[in-house]
Amino acid sequence: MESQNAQNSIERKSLHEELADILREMIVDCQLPPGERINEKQLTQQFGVSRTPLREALKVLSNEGLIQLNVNRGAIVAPVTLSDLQEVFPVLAALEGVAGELACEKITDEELQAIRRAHALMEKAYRDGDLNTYFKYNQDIHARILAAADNPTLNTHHRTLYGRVKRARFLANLSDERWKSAMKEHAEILSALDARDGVKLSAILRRHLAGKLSALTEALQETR
Amino acid sequence: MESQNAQNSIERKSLHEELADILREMIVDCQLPPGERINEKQLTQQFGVSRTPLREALKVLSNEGLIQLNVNRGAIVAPVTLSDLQEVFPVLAALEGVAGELACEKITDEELQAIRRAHALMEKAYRDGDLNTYFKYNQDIHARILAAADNPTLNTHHRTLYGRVKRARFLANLSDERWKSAMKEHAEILSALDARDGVKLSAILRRHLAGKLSALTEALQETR
DNA sequence: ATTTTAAATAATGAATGCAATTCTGCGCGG
DNA sequence: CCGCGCAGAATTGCATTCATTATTTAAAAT
Repeated sequence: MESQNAQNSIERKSLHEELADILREMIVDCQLPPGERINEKQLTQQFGVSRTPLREALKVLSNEGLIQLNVNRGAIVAPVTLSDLQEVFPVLAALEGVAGELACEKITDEELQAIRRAHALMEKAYRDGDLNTYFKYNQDIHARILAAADNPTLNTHHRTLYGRVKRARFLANLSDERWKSAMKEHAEILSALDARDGVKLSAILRRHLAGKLSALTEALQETR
Repeated sequence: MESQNAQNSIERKSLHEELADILREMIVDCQLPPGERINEKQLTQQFGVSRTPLREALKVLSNEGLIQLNVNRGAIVAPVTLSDLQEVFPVLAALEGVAGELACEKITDEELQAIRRAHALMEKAYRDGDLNTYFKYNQDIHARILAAADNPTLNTHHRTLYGRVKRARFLANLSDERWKSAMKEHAEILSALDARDGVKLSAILRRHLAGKLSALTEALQETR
């Protein structure tokens, strides 16, 4: 599942970096829900650190768009708005698109095999109607394509942007028809990968993400 | 020329943000050359601030890939390596590609007119053999396409990545033939914009950036 | 003379302190 | 009843201080 982030004790991590990692995950998982006030003192006590490294981490997260810093007024977890999603998705799609192209050039048989396995498990989850498991393997596949592209910069930017929209899945549930067409698209993704057809894969991925966005848009406007 | 960054006293900027802006510019302009050691004390004296906000700014710049932080060993301005360029350019191309698509949907006649003017000035600089002016208007055009795309997230990510590769222009000089074909591509860019043909513009821009990269690669390998 | 080791010096990482701003709650007046 | 103002508390932004880790310098040993 997790493939990047492989720096095992060769180089230490500074405190602010660890804090940023922890907070990033908490935000993306909605443990810190969008809009939530961030209290420095509370967090320093929770993590047993002083304010300095925590604040450094907050600056970084703000730069990534995960929190909003207001001078003299503290920080809040960045809200997830529809316009936010509409802003981020096209960029994310472009990144996944190029990831697909690069992946087709570079992917190894082992990596492809791993994706096939994840795809099979995802299909099973779909048949079982197990949304969480589906989501897990879905994300896994996308992460593996990114990893196969073997471009740390691409990976980093993708992760940042994905962090901003991943939280949207808590806001609206997937319609049956959207789920179905997503599965269909994933079948195409796999076959394009199989054929190492980068142009095709890129196009599918971009369409796939556009589909995700319009499904989210629709769902969010309904709940409003 | 400068279009973004318009926050006039409505919301103050914190010190670390100002410092990050200043340092970012210094790095991108090679006033702080790649590989240069960053001495905190010296910078605090230079800017008349304490270490705290400076260090916050450094964390942010590190997150952007403009400097390298080594725990307990300070920071250096990130070097510009060939592999760095090869890593960044495909991502940059993808972003400019989607910027082109969005720009074709949204661009106003005024914005297009401004690009035409910049294009004309760039052509003049080309005929005059004035590389600096050429570079200025070239960058201006790309910035205007980004601005026309009207997507702050896209803009931010593009700026970050561009900051990492802009410095490469100090490393290798443009060959005549590359310059010529870049001009040709720019003519195509303008005509695609004119026709509001997003798909075409996207393709040209991606090819344009790929051309830039291969020219840089070639030039850098020669000087090596 | 070259390498090793030890002391001193400098630089960084993180905690603490202080001033300034914002938030809160309560009394007062309209 | 609601808005207004003000004192106190809380919170933040930045500076300073302390502790730890690198780096340099110089002496000692081979």
